[in-house]
Amino acid sequence: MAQADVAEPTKLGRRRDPARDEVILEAALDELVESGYEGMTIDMVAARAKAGKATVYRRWPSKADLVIDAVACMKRRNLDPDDLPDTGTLRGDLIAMIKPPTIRDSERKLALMAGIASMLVRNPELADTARAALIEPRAAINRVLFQRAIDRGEISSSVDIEQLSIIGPALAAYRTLVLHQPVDREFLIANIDQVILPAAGLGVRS
Amino acid sequence: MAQADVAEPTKLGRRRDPARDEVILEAALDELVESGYEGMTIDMVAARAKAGKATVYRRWPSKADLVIDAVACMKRRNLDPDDLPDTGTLRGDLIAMIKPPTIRDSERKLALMAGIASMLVRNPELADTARAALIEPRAAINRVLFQRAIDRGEISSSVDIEQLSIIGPALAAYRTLVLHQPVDREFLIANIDQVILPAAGLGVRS
DNA sequence: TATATACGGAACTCGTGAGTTTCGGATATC
DNA sequence: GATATCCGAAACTCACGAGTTCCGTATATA
Repeated sequence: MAQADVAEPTKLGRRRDPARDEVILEAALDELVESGYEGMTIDMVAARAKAGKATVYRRWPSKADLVIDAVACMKRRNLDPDDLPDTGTLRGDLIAMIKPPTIRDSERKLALMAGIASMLVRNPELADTARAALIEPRAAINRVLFQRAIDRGEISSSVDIEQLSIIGPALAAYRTLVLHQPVDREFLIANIDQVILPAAGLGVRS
Repeated sequence: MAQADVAEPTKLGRRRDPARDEVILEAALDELVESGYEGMTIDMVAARAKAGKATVYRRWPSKADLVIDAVACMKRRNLDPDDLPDTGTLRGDLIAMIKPPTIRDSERKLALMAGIASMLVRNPELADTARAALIEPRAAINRVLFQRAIDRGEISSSVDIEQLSIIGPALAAYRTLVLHQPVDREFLIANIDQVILPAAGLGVRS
């Protein structure tokens, strides 16, 4: 979608190093997380990547294209929904997803979403990319967990999996971005026990 | 917090018209909703308010101060938590809150939040103002509704009111800003029946 | 009516960031 | 070793927006 590239030449010369792409995209992501779309400058991205500004523009035609590629490359970091630990219970599976690396990754994603939020309305391609790279992978994991619970007869097959899959991400995003409070283990467990499981029909009567 | 103002002079002249403040703040809000913080320009605000740029700067010392005042003035639009219709049941109270004007107001608030999202990290005063003017009033309403349900013995007094009050706003914000899907009556009722009421201990077993 | 002030509008300064160009040096291909 | 290409760095152009100043006009007070 971005890379301005060319037909294979017949001969000669030093080749463009694809590894630099990764470094630059990573620098762009750091800038987006720290400063947001409008706060990020190409000069700062280049400096952080120890690259020249011209090198950046040799690889992406504009700032918008660089940002789209940077957001898109977050997709590779997600774990495979077909390869999740199975604890035997829905609650166990949900709790098993709470790990410090996962929380940190989630915080980074949310800061990134906040940084590009005002662009999402005006740049549909960026909006689609962000959903595909940041939102959908986590929802896919939740869908698998809830489908398992249905398959093993733990919860009713009439629940709305799509709705259930979204509760956790929505509460975490709201707490971080709007309330500006930390998303820690305690908060996540409270969400599971007091909101998600009751919504799945596994109420723990008090 | 913003208004750059003065001691009372001894005599003379045309007075500054306070009604123009409202027009300018409203224009600023419209711009924030449509274009976000960085997309909004003082020229566009002035033009929309049919005012001169100098008039804007006569009343607010900077763009940041104007924006803070604009966000803050949204607080006046909220209905009083002490003056809510009482339908006699929690579900009835929650459903009664679903009205087209309320939905439209909520959409406007969310678009405003998206527009200033990237600023919230870097401008704590704006962040506090936004929470007080946009988030807290709605949470206050929900707290009243859940407290009533506790008082009438409809739900357990051991529920976490703060957590319950946040579920609705969080799901609506996520659906609008992240998923980019419409928040309509059907969606809100599904949230109430399948998430909020179960979390309150009022499960409707299927 | 005289005067001080606020007004809308326009011209202005000034800083900043996107995108371009240039250049000396490094490096892989031939 | 000759050459074509990529590199980092820096200087450059250009557009745009924040904030200021000025001016002719309108209006409320005295």
